[in-house]
Amino acid sequence: MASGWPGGEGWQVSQKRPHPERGDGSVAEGGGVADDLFGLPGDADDETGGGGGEGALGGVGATGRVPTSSGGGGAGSRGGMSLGAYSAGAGAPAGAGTRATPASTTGRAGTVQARRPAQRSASGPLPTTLPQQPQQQQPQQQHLQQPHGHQRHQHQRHQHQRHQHQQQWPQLLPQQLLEPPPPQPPPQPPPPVAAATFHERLDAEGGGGGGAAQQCPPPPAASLVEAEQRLATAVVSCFVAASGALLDIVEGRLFREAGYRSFSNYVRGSLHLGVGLRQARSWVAAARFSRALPAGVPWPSCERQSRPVASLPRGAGVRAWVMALQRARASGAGSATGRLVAECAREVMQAAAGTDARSAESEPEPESGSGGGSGSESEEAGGAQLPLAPFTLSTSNEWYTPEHIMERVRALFAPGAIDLDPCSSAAANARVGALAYVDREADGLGQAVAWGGNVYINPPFGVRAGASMQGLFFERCVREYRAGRVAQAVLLLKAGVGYSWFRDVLQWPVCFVSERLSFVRQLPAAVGGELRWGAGVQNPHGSVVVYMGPSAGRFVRLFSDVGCIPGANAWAHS
DNA sequence: GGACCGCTAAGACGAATAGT
DNA sequence: ACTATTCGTCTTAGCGGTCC
Repeated sequence: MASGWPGGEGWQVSQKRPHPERGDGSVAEGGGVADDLFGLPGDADDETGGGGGEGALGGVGATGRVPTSSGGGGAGSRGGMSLGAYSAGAGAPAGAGTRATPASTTGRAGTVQARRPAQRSASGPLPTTLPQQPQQQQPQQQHLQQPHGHQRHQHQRHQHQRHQHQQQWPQLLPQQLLEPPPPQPPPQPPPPVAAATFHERLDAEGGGGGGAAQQCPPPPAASLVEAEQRLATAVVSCFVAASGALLDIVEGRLFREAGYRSFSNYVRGSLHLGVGLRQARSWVAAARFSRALPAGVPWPSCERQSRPVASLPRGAGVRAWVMALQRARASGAGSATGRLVAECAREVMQAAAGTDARSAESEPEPESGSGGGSGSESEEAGGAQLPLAPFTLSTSNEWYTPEHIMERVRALFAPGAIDLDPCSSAAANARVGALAYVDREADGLGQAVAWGGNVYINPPFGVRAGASMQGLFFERCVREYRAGRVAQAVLLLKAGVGYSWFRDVLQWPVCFVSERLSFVRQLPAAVGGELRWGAGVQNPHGSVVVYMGPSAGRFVRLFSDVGCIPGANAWAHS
C-alpha cells in the first residue's frame, strides 16, 4: 500500500458516521512542498502570496454538499451518495436540510436508478460499508448484527487505524486548510480520545440495534474540537477512502472473492455499493492518480478535480494538478475546481508538446517508428521532461479521407497544392499527397511545427488533456489562418453539433456531408497492408467540411454536390 | 431576514469507439 | 462479448447578489 494512503481507514471511520454532510471542494493540503518540488510553466512570476510554499490553498471551501436525500423517507440516499459516509438518507432527518428528490427525477438515469430503490427495499437499510474485506461482503444486516465482542474488536481496530491515519495525514486536517500560512506549528488534531469517545457513544447507542445507529443523526458535538474532528474525518474519508477502496478492489482483484470475473461485472452486480460502473471507474482512476502523487502533494478531494489529470501521463498530470492548486490559491478561490484543473491540464500538455518538439529538433534523430513520445510515461513526476502528449486512441485510429473528398480539396487549392497535412502519416499521405505532412510522433499540434500554405486536416478522434483532438486541430488552424500563416485550409471534421468546440466551426463556410463517409483505413500487413474503403466499419458520425480561405465561392461550387452548405445550397429557396 | 434568481461546480449518466 | 475510455449533457446543490 502506498505510503500516505489511508486505505480503508477512513472508510472504517465513515461507516460509523452516518453524516449527511461532507466537506467538499476542498483540497487535501500538503503545505508548500509541491511548490518547492515543481517549477511550473507560466507560473514563475506568479504571486505566490508571499507565503512561498507553506501557505494554505485558500481554505477548504467546504461547500458541504449534501447528498440528495431520497424522497422515499430516509431509507436511502440517491445514486453514489450511498457509499460509505454518504449514506445520508439514513442519517438526515427526513425533509431536514436536504432537498427532497423524487426517485424518478431523472428518467435518463433509469437503468441504474430505477433498479436501486427496489434493491434497497428488498435488502433493508442501505449498507454503509464497502465490501473491502471478504467478510464484509455479507449483507448489511449481518454486518450490523455482529456480536458485541466483534464490534469492540472492530472499534479497537478503528482506533488504531485512526491513530495511524492521523500520523499519515496530518496535512489533511481542515484546520490547516482553513488557516493562512502559519509560522507556528499547525494546530494539532484533537486527541484520538475525543474521537474514540464519539465512536464509543455511537457504538453504545446504536451498536446493539442493528441499523438503529444509521437512522439517528449523531449527537450534537459537545465542543468545537469534536466538531472539527468530525469535519476532518469526513473531509478526508469520503472521496479519498471510497475511491481508494474501489482501487483496492480493482488492483487486488478482490471482486473474484465474490465470484465475479471482472470489475465491471462486480460493480453492476453489487447494487448495494450504490455506485454505477461509470462512477466507479472514475473514482478508480482518481485514486490511481492520487496514489501516484509524490509525497507532500495534496490529493484531489473529489472526482471532478482529478478527472482532467487522471488520464494524463504521470508527470504531466502532477504538473497540471499542482498548477491548478497554485492558481486556486493565487486567485483566492480556495479550491481547485474541475474546470481549473482541466485548463491547467491543457496548458501543460500544450507546453509539453512544444518542449518535446523543440528537443526533438535539437537532437540528431529520434528513434523512428515506435512512438518515442507517447511511450515516455515513465519519466519522473517532477522532472523537467514531459512526455509528448499521446493521442488517446491508438494508431489503429487512423482513418483516411475518401478520395472523392480529396479530389475536391485538390481542385479547391489548384493551381496550388496541399502544402501541409498536420495530422497524417506516410500511408495517409500516399493518398493525400501533401508536400509536407506531420505524423503522430511529430505532433502537428506542437508549437515547433510551423503551419503554412494550403493546409488539409482530417484530425483524429480522441482527446488530449481532456480536449477533443478535433477541436484542438480546428482551433490551431483558426489561429494559424488568422495569423496569416495559413493561406487556405480545409478541415474534415466530425459534425459534432452540440459539442463546445463545434460552435466556432459554424462561423466558417461549412458543408455538411450528406452521406456517412466511409473512411479508409490501412489493412494489416498480414492481409496486404493496402488501403481499402471502409473495411467493414460503419462510420457512426456525420461529417462536415470546413473551409478557411478567400475562395468561398469555389468551395461552394466544388462541394455543393457533396452535402448541404448553409447559405449556399441548403436553403429552401436555393 | 427571507425569497428569488442566476451562475457555477459537481455527480452521474448515455452514447460511442477501440481494444482484448 | 466484454472491457476500457472518452465526450457531452442533464440534474442537483451551493453560493452570492438583489429585492422587499
